[in-house]
Amino acid sequence: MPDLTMETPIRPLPEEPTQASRFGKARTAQSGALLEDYVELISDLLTDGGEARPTDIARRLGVAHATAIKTIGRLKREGLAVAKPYRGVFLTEAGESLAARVRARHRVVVDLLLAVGVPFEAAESDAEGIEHHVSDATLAAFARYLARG
Amino acid sequence: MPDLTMETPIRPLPEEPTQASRFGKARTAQSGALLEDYVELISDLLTDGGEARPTDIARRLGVAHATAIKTIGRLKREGLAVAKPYRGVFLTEAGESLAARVRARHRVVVDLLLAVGVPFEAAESDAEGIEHHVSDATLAAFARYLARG
DNA sequence: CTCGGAATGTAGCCAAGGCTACATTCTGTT
DNA sequence: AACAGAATGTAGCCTTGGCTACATTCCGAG
Repeated sequence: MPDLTMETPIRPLPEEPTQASRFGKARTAQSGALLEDYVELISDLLTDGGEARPTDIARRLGVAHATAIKTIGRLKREGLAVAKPYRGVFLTEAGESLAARVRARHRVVVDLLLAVGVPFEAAESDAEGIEHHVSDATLAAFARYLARG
Repeated sequence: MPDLTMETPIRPLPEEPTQASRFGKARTAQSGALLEDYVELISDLLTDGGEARPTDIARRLGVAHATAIKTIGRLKREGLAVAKPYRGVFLTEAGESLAARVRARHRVVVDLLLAVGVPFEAAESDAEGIEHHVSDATLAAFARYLARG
């Protein structure tokens, strides 16, 4: 599991074991995607509602509550979240900062899609999957493109 | 497992069980990604080399040969490939047509990335992950954008 | 023709992410 | 205060996609 708690860029992945092709990269990057989604969502729920309850998280992600709770456990293990039984979920410093970076990236991806003419619905929907595969170089290019207008 | 053998668009996914949000969609789409990669690669190997051997596939995908062989088994179960022991892998009609669609989509995604200023290396690399999350609507928008120049 | 190394295949293990079923705790209404 | 129903948590199972270790088959040099 990549160490998602790092600062700086959004993709703090450890080196690929060897010369694994670009396929391997895409696959490895996939690992952190779920955690990123959870952290982003929890941050959203906390911001506009004050609390993040497992049931809400599960409903929003379209999974069973048990699945959400299990993943929240992983979040805790990874040092991204804290939660006492029956008391809701909160983010650590690391979790907050990851959430911020994920959110920023999400916005750039959606804006880029819209800018090239993707319909709003599709842009929002596809961005959710795409964003986890956007490298820093690509993200920077997107930002430049948007800045140019 | 989505039925990847269908014709028409590139995303022949069965309906989501309920109102699962866009997160769920992204997750579900993920299922077929690996098979798409395999089929695309096998098609490539067959085209410029005449044969697709498990070891080559494994090396190109950066996985152990056992993993490749296991996945080839899935390809067979899904009706996308055929293979007799020690005789290499071949694609069925369905496999070929999926490969063609995947390849076409890959090209559009890479071209779009390049068009907005993503460096070549990053474009090729990120496209591998991104392409599996590009809906038909988004793909069409990409094509339009590229056509406009 | 045979024999050794490479390729292929099999078995069994692991973690992630999903589920259902069941147990426990909380909480809002009476 | 008590209880019913909702929320939360636990247990156990499944599939995917990885891996290593071992077994088998193929094939090219001698």
